[in-house]
Amino acid sequence: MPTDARQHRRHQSHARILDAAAQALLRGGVAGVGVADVMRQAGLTHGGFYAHFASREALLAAALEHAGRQGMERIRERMRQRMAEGATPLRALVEEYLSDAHACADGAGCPVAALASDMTRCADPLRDASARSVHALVALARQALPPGMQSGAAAVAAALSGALQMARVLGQDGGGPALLSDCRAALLLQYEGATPAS
Amino acid sequence: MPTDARQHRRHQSHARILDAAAQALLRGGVAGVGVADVMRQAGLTHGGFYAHFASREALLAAALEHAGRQGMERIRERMRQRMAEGATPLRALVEEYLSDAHACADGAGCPVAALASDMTRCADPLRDASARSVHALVALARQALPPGMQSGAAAVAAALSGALQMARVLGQDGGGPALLSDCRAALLLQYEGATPAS
DNA sequence: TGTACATCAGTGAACGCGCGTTCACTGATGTAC
DNA sequence: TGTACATCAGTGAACGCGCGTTCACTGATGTAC
Repeated sequence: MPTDARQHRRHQSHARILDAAAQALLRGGVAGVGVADVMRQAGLTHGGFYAHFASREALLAAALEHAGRQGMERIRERMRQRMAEGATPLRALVEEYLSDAHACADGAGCPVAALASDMTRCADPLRDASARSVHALVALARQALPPGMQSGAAAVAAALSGALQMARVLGQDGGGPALLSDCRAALLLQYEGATPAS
Repeated sequence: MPTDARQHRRHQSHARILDAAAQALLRGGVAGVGVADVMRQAGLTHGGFYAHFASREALLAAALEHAGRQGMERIRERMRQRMAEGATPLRALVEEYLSDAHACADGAGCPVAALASDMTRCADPLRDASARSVHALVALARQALPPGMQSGAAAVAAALSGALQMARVLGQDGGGPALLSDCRAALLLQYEGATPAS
């Protein structure tokens, strides 16, 4: 029977592997997750991997789930900060999600924006986690929209994710920040009739 | 000096390889393009590949460029059809881009939606072609928007691409079509104050 | 308390497969005389 | 017109590398007596 200390150590290793994998996934997509790399990042050697996960595929599924929960939670938390400073829920969402910081977030941030085209192609266990992330993003938009406008939730979620991706493609020096700024303004204008602060 | 017939044959092979690669790229992303597969699809064997392209990387750049032109042209053409049937430019764009057929298009369709997260990560020659595709999509939205609303072009382009991706993640039976329908309605309502036909 | 043994998380060498790339060769097509 | 030669698009075997996966082993930690 394993003892508490051993279980604890094992559990900590598991968590480090999962964190490293989620980060690699957000940074490099499905193809960017290598077993050896992830284990090195977690401070271990590759051989021990299969004591923690049945396969690379199983790791990917767990990492996507993890990245989904973590990414959404982080966005919600930062929205709360902005709302505490007086922003409406929608403004908080739009200005947080479409912030330059989120566009530059490497190995963190919204998994839908980071992985949407990968999600389109992957097999069942990954698809389920992907769909949950998409639903979570739509739900976030629905909660943030003013009463009576909730039917626009899917369109807002789509615009957020799409805009972040496009800004990342254009890059810091290729018009990314300008595109984000345009999108923030358009979304706030449409749903609140207001112009953004920044 | 190569003769016309030889040049012609060579050029046709080149075109078949490029077509096959663009299709594989849209279908499977950057990781889904294999030299041997593409050559087989083009009716050739893998060994001859390097007489046509310097490397897989060079093929990817050319294929992305090709997919970009081809995909955008196809959308513009179908928009013209819809406009000939009486649709406004924006309605034509929204209902064509967010059609169930486009969501199901396998190996065809808009490269931004198909490859956005891949585009985010790839190196210089691919990034240039990626950025051109993004700009083309924004330009398409700008042309389709009613006069005076062109500042919303980036947001519309982002919503289109994002919605198509999200619908593909949810899948045919997981709410994809419903999400597309929601997004069509929201976009038309916002920019034309109208409800969609379908 | 101390000693012998059991457990087990983690190590690192090795295997096998897929895939991009190379290269000597083939055979059909065109040119020279 | 017919024959010998040159060209070159395409073939297919082989190479090397990266990476997921396996496995015999290690060494630290805990248990039995």
